[in-house]
Amino acid sequence: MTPIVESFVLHFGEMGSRWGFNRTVGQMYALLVVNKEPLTANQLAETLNISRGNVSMGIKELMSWQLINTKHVPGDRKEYYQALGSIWDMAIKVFEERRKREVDPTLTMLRDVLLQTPANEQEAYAQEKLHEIHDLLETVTTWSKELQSMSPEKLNTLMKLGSGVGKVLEFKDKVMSSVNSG
Amino acid sequence: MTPIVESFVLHFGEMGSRWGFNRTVGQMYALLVVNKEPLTANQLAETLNISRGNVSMGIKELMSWQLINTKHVPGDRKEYYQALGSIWDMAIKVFEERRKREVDPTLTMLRDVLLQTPANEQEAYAQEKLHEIHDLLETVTTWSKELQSMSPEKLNTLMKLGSGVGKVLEFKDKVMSSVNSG
DNA sequence: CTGAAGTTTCAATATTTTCTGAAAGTTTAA
DNA sequence: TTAAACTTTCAGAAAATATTGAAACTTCAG
Repeated sequence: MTPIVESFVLHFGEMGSRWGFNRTVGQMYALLVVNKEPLTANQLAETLNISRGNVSMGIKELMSWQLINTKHVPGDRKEYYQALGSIWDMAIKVFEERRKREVDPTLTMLRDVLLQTPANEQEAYAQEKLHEIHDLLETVTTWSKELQSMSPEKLNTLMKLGSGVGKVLEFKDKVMSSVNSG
Repeated sequence: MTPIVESFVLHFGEMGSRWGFNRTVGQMYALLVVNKEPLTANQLAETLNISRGNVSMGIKELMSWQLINTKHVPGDRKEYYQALGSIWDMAIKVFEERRKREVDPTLTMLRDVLLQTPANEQEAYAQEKLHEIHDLLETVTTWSKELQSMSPEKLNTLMKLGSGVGKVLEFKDKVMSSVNSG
């Protein structure tokens, strides 16, 4: 590993735990991202100085995140792995996967709890709060799903617009209301 | 704890680790959110069956996330704790804090690495990828900061608009270009 | 079939993180 | 001051998580 690659790989390993996967999975992913050529499981193990078994589990994990692909080289029995398409694709995958793991279970739980009848004043207050949390999470989830279905270019336009989006919204409201009233 | 509160608290404890804090911190926070009245550290420890020391550390953590407030009751020496303002405020705080912990350090590292001169073909490819990641993270960071500065109502309008925002963007482009050319 | 080349599994071990509780620290009323 | 009421700290114990490596499994060419 060259120094540039090494610092990236090590950093990604450390951050890994914050991003929802462990150190070695983070390192493996980082290495695959910056390598033009796909790598074998053994190459990963050797380069990162981790056991072959650990690599096997890490691959399973990255596959479940749909962040890597297998690639077969004709005449070679080994499996080669490479990071998914573009950086945007990867970001969207990570975002989506985290939503599934971090938000969806909570939404399910909240829906269940909100079906129950509050037994007293205190529970009524609690349920009110849970209702607010539920609505917020649902709005955010729906929104993020819709954003994900937009093309990267459009998303980019939207983001670059930044808070200017507020202006556009006001503008739209004005036009809409003048159309409605006129 | 009533059953409704208990299931919420336990769930939040389990999810806690995915949200960036540990089980007991998650439980403490959940309990404070659904309690109208502020609670003392001892009440938290007793209700959740955890040690007083653990509560003290958890409070420190929640304070650093700016998710709870202290409240003083006149004539009482104990400190009372309560969850911050609205659910929106809390969501924005969590989002912001996570960005600081999960994205900012990576951006810093990427900036450093991008200053270096690639030593060979392979490093050039790696740097190219790192550049893409950097730009993406920067765009997202800037955007999320700008969104945070918008009022909850406006944010809500924007989210409820969903992917319809694409339509509004097209519309804006059309108007802009006709203004420019006309 | 057979065995070489490769992959996965999982019990045991190592590492990291969390939690406890006693001791030290702080604040305040008298 | 003093001491009671309360909070924080932190070393060690407990729990959770990650890692290894040897054995089991799979696949395929001959």
